[in-house]
Amino acid sequence: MVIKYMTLGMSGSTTGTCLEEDDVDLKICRVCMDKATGYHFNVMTCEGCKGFFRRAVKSNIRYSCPFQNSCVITKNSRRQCQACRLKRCLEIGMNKEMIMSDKAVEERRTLIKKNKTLKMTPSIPEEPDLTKEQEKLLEDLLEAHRKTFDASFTHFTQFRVGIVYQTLRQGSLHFLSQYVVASLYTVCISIQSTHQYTQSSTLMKPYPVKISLEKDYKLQRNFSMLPHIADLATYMIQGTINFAKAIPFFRNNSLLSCK
Amino acid sequence: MVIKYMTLGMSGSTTGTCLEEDDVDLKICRVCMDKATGYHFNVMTCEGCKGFFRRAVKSNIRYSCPFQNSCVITKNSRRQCQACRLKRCLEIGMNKEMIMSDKAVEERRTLIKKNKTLKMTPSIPEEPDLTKEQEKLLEDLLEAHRKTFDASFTHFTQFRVGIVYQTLRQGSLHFLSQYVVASLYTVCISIQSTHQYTQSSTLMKPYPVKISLEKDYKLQRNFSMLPHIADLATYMIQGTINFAKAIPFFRNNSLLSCK
DNA sequence: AGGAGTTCAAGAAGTTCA
DNA sequence: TGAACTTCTTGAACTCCT
Ligand SMILES: [Zn+2]
Ligand SMILES: [Zn+2]
Ligand SMILES: [Zn+2]
Ligand SMILES: [Zn+2]
Repeated sequence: MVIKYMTLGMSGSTTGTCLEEDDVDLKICRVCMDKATGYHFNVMTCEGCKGFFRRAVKSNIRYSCPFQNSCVITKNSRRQCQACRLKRCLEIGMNKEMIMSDKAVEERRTLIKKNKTLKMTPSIPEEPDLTKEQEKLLEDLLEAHRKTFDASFTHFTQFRVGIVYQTLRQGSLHFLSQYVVASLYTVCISIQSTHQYTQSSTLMKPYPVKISLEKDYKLQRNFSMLPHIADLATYMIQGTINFAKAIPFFRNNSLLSCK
Repeated sequence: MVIKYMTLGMSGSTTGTCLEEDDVDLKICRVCMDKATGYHFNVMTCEGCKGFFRRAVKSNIRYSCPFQNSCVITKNSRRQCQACRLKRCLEIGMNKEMIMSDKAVEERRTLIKKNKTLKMTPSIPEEPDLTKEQEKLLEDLLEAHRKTFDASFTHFTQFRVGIVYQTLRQGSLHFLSQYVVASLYTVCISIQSTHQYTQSSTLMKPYPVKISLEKDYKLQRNFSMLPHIADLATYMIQGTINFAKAIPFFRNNSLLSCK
């Protein structure tokens, strides 16, 4: 940087070139004079001041200047006084409102995670060959499935969870619901193995380009859902029954005693 | 950085020395010539002078030189005269203000303690107050829950999944079962928000230290699971019924027509 | 391309303890 | 006292959505 300025001063002063100079001017951090990397929270700043501003505002800590509250902020001094650095950030117009809220950040992270999962493109199975009746039944089942378990599976989000923790003896740790954590873990594994399956299995052939009718797409998709629906139904029914059976109250009243 | 470049330009041009020398130069304690470990209170110093400066300033003791107030400070002599060592520290620019105030240190300690607590203990809800019968029922429910939904939720891993894909028109991508992906997505959200809830809610008080009996731990844990179990049971039963109702075959046979 | 957030190794405070 | 260690802070480089 030093060299660059000197060069400019020696060779460029008479010509009064504009673009270069303006660029250099515009590319200076309004907070600390370091090299700026663009507009951050509404002001041209460097990466350092960008990160500092976000952290300072989000942490919500009230800094206090150990000097006279009038520190000059430069590339080299900016680290010495957080209070004055933040003050300067605000003075030149950096906008708190442009920092994403925790909620917004959470949504963003979720979106990215979802997109990543979706990008892992699986292949498509063979086209099944069904009778009219079978196709109708298939439609019925899929429709029932859709009605019962909405696409975003919102039921799960509404589950309240318990807090399961271990004693201090067992490692000085308390834990969130083991159950929920375990289920996340397992669902993750499930999805990953499913990915592997659909991506590597020789049974899963790439979708034939020649098949392009809307109806064929739909049929294939529906058909592939059948095993899943069957598993889910089995699980739901058996789970309900088993749970009830395991409660002494129900056992004693022999409502379910047919074994 | 600027200073470094200038130094290089002035002294290094003739010798053509390399990085080694600069590094060594920069890594010398400006107070005592010992090996420096970085910038401390604004000046490149060794660990010894760093610690000495903090202690000397914080203790607020007025040292006095037993000699002529002009001791030469070196790695070996630095311990002989605290007065001249401190004087030298200040002369070369070590900054008192960069020593954290007692208040700041206290806040820092508190913060660290809090962080540690949060890390280890997501915090625990209030202890419920139950009758013997209620405790028994609680045990029954928990036991039933454990028997029905094993901890690792292995049922879910065994679900087969359908393949749902979009047309090439919609982005040249094929997709795995929307259902499974969505459920992962949603379970993730659920868990994350649960974390936030237990970490930030004022309703969740730190676990009282005085409660240390095994029984109390167990009771609290069990109690906290109740809402979750209730949700799960409701979901399972309603899900089964709704699914069946949504299938024309069952509807037509009016087995479930009691609405 | 622009500008949000994210990552993580390096830096610099304090803390420990022989 | 000071070597070794812990913890939080920085900011360059990077990812991701628009
Ligand atoms: Zn800056
Ligand atoms: Zn200041
Ligand atoms: Zn020293
Ligand atoms: Zn002296």
